[in-house]
Amino acid sequence: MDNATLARLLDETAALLEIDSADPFRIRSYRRAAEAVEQQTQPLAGMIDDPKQLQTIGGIGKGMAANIVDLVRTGSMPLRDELLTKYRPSMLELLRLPSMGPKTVALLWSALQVSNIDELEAAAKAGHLNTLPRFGQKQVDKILKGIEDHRKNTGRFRIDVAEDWADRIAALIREFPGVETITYAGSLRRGRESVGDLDLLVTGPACEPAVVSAAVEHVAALPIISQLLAKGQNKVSFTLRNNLQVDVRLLPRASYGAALQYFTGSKMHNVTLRQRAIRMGYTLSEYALARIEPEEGQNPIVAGATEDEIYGALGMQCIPPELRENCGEIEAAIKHELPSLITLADIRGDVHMHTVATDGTCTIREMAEAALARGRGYIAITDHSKNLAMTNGLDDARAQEHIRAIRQVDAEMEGRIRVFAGIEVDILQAGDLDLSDETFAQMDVVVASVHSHFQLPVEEQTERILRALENPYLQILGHPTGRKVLKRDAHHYDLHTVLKRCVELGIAVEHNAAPARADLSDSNLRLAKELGCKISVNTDAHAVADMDRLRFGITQLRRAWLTKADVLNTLEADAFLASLRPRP
DNA sequence: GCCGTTTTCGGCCCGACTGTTTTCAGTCG
Repeated sequence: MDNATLARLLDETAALLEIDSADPFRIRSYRRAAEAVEQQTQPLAGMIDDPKQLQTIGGIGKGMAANIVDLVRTGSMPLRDELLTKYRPSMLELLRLPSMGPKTVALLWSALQVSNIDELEAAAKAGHLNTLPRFGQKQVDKILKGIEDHRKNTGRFRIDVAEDWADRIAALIREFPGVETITYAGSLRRGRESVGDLDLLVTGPACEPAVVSAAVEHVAALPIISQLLAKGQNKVSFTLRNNLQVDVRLLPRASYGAALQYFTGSKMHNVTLRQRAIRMGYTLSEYALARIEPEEGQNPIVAGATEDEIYGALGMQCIPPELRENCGEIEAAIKHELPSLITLADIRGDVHMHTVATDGTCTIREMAEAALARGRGYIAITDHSKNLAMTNGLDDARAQEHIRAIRQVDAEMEGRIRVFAGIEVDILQAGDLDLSDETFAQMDVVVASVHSHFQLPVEEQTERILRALENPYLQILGHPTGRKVLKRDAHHYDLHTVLKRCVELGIAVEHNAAPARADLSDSNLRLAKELGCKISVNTDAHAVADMDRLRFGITQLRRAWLTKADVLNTLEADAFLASLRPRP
């Protein structure tokens, strides 16, 4: 059983406990444990013979360790089994509907034996819901609308898509006079690969309490709104036509930092931070950090205008948003030991991209110029080899011709940017690398990617990859820490084994900067770092514009606590080539 | 169920909005 499954089962148990009206603190323990499990880089299933080892993880004590042992051994645990005799697993899906919380789900079950979405819809349409306490027609309509939306769109939004929408909304809000600053908070600011909703924080003279209502009205009337969900004194919530939910908050300058801190989250990060505040005699809210018991004539407000101020008053470094996941960043910030995270400006080269020779849409020269314009010092053109036939992959003859064309452009650029010749070969498709040694020998950079085009057992896929790694020309393993394999095809090969072999052979692993649809790669990146892998972040650009997504890749590296020193292509061109695996 | 600068019990984060209330429970972030 992998960590993601363990985490899901613990989280489900928490939800069932909620429906069961259990002790809220016990529920929180299960939630905390689920998050802790998800963030582990080592598979917990391998630790069950030594529960003491499990207990070294924060949030996992004696009881939770026993639960994990049970889950791994039997696939379930006593508490979960007991809850499932009282409730149905499908009720967890109900919790995802808007305005449906544990109390309502429990009520629906006890009063109407409603346990899933279809039954809920039927009950609503039959008018049964109106017989329940606190259920008016408005509530029923809301639920029916919620069901409809849920069926239309259940997923999260990719970070680049979400950011696009945020930009458009921000531009509309900015038309209102007196709006000065708009910041994206929430998971978008933390750089999650996917976000569930948008949190926009707005400030400026128009947001001061005396005048804010006009600005609120402006936001609530934006033409982009599909459905207005809520409108308060300084908050507007709405959905877009694509069902993306947007929360806009308009705040005075004085509390902007506190609000930004608060709405950036994550939730668990905030909880831990507030616990610290209380121990120090403060209380932290979205309005300010304040003294709990101010002395006579003392201003209770300690900080609020900036995040720096707030973290500073709590005796710690200001924590970069990407790290705020309650996985050790608070302890590190207290000791002033936060790493100096990698930034976009640290990246010197991009060594995975395609041209019109295979499935790209731009020429070598266009890619070189575009990379130069973005401040890169070198690139590698790595078109596909012939086994990826649908991309018009290169055979030996075309590959060699392509190398000559690349050398030509390199010369034309006159040293303003270096253009290296490379190739991307597909390990699983080939089972081996499919060009001649002679061709490989002429390449500057050889990237091998794991495209899982067909379904093989985990063992066999892993075996094939390990075999391919033995090819002495292979220098960078593409896609091992990105989504392509690890989320959609989560179990298609044994990452741990493959990464370890890469370290032994000196093969770097690639973090693909293309924004993914899922949200798993930071723990795999941490694993790669822990194992001592060399890491290269590349855009896999198929067009000039794709190069801009490097910043999304950097965000993921930051989430994994990586520094400049952890990433190979922060080096200058010569040093980069020298640090690749030496070839025969 | 976890945890410890008040340590092995007694705590555990905070506020806004909605709907259906005639004083608040539930949901949400």
